[in-house]
Amino acid sequence: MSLENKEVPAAPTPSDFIRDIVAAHVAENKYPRIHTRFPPEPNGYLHIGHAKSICLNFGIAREFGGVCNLRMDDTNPAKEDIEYVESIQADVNWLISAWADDKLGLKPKGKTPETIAEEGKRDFYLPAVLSTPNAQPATALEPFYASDYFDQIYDYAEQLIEKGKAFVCDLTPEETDEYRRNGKASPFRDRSPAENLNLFQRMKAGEFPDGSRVLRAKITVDAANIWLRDPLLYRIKKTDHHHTGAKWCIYPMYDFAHCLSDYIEGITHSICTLEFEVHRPLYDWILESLSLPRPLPHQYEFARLSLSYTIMSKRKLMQLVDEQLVTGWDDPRMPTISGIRRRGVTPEALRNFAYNIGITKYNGLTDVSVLEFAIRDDLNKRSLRRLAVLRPIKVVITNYPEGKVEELDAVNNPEDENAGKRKIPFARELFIERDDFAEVPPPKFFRLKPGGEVRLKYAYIIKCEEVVKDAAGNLVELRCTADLDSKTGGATSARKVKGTIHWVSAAHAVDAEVRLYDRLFTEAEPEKDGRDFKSVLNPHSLEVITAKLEPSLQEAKPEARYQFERLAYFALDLDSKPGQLVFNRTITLKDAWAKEAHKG
RNA sequence: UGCCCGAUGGUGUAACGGUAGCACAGCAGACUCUGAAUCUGUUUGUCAUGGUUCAAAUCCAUGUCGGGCAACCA
Repeated sequence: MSLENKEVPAAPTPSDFIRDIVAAHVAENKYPRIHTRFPPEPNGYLHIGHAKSICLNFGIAREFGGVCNLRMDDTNPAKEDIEYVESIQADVNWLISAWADDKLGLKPKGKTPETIAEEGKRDFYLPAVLSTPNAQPATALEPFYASDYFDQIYDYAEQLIEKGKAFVCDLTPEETDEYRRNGKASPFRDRSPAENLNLFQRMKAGEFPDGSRVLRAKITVDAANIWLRDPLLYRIKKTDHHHTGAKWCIYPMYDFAHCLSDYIEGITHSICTLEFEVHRPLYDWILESLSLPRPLPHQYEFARLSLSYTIMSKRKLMQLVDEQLVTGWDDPRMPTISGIRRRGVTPEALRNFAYNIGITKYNGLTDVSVLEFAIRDDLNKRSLRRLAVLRPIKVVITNYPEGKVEELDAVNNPEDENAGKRKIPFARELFIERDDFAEVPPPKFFRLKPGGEVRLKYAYIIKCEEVVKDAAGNLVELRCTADLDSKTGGATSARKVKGTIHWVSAAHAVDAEVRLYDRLFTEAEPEKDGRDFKSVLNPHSLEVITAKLEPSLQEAKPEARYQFERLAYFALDLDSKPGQLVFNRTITLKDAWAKEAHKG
C-alpha cells in the first residue's frame, strides 16, 4: 500500500472543455501563469448566472495556480452607476470567500497602466495584486476598470489609424446600419490616415455632436460575419462617467475595449458566454492588427445559465425592482446573488450548484430542483435544529400539573455532534402545528387525531381526548392526556407511535415575523412563447406570518442557519431588531407527506 | 435570409474509436423521537439517414431541430 492511498480524497475537481484547454496549456507551459478575469458591466446587480461565471473563472485560477481579476467593464456611462460597482464587489467577495479570495486579482487604488518597453516596443501593462488578507489593507486595493484604460485604448486607436486600419465615418446610425447590412462600403472608408487622425482628435476634443461621427475598423465591407464589416470602435457620447468623470466625450465600444483590457491586464484566458462567439474573429483581429509585444489573450465561450421558474435578464430584473413587484434587488425572491444571500443561502451551496451543473456549449434549461438540492444539502449539514410553530393550535395536557415547567434536552444538529444540545421548556399549555391535527384524518395520516396518539418531539406521547370548538365551529383547542412515563428516556419511552410532531410551550414561546418565500413565477418558463413574465408572477411568492418560536431563538444570530424541525430552513433577515425577530424561509424541507396527500 | 454554435433518459452532464456512467427529478422499499436526512432497488437515453471502421455517442457527409449574431449595448 502506497502512502498516497491513505490520503484523504481531495474534493472533486471539475472537468469541462474549458478546463481541458487550460490544463493542456499548463502542460505545454504556454503561459507563465494562468490569468482569467470576471468582467461585469456595472449596470445592474449580479445574478446566479454571473455566479456560474465567477465560479468558472475563479475556479480555474484556483485549480491551476492562477489569478482572476475583477474588472468593471464600464465603457457605457449612460447605463452604469457606482451603486452597481459596489454591489458587484460585495457579491463577488461573498461568493468566493474562504474559497478563492486568495486568487482575487485587484490593483492599487487609482493605479492606471504603466507604459513599459517590451522587446523594444512601447507597451501598456497593469499587473494584478493579490488581495491576500495580510498583504495590504483592503482599502488600498480596488477592482480593475476598463475605464482606467481609456488613455491607452485611445492610443491604440490612433495606432490603428496610422496603420490605415481604422477610419472616421460620418454616416448616420441609420445609414451605417443599412450600409453594413447590404455589404456596402462607407463613402468615408478611404480617408487618409492624416485626415482620420485629425478628425479623431477633434472627436476627442468634443468638436462634434453625439452620433455625428464614429471611428470604425477598416476590415471588410461584406464579410459573412457582420462583426467583420468595418465594425465601430468609438462613438461620441457627451456623458459623464461614474469613474472617469467629465474627462471623456468619446467612449470605446465593447469589442475594442474588451480585448485590449484583457491584453493590458495580461489575461491568458478570456472566458465569456456564447453570444460573443461571433465576435471572436474581431477580438483576434484587433489584437493582431496592433502587433503587440506580449502574448495575446484568447477568448473561449460557454453557455450561460438558464433556470426554470426564473428570469435572468438584468433589464427585466430591474423592471421588477422599478415597478416594485419585489422590494429591491436583494429581495429574497430575486435570482440575484444579493437576493439569494438574503434568503439565507450560503456561498458553499451556490458553489456546489455551479459545480453540479457543469460547463458546456449547449443552451439548456437547468431545473431549479438542482439549485434547491444544493441548498438543502448544505443547510442540512450546517443548520441548528429548532422547534417552531408557524400556524399554531393550542393543546392543553389535562393531566400535566399547572405551573410545572420541565427543561428538556434537545439535539442541535443530528448531522453534527459538536453542535451540542440545548434546553427547551415544556408545560401544560402548548402550541402545535395546525397541519399536525386532523379531525377527519385522510388515509395514512399519522399525526394527531381524535382518540389518537402522537409523540411530542423530545417530550411525551399524548392522546387527543377532546376537540374544543367555539360557537361558530372553529377549532379552539385540543385537550389531551400525556403518558407521563413516556418522556424521552422514561419507562415507556420505547413505545412505538407512528407520528412525532414539533411543539412549543405557549407561555415560553417567542413571537417572530416569518417571511415565507416561494418561487416568483408559476411557470417553469415564464417567457415561453413570448408571454409577458409579469403575467405569470406567483401571487403567493411571499406570505408573512407571526410564528411561535422556542425561546432559545431569541439569541438567533444572523450568520447562523436554522432548521425549524419538520418545516423548513430559516435565516435571520437584516430587518431584525433586538426583540423583533424577522426570519426568512430559505427553503422548505422535502415534504413526502404533501405528495402523498395530493394523491388523494 | 446569411454566418456561427449546438444536439446523450423528464432535466443537467460524463464517456476523447472499444461495457453508455453520474447528479437532480420520479417511482418502490428499509430505517426514523424530523413523512427530513440516510440506505437499497428501479423506470427512462446517444436527433435522423447514409458512409469510414473488426468496432461509432465519438470520425465524415447530408438533413432535421434548437440557440446565437446582423445595437453608435455589453
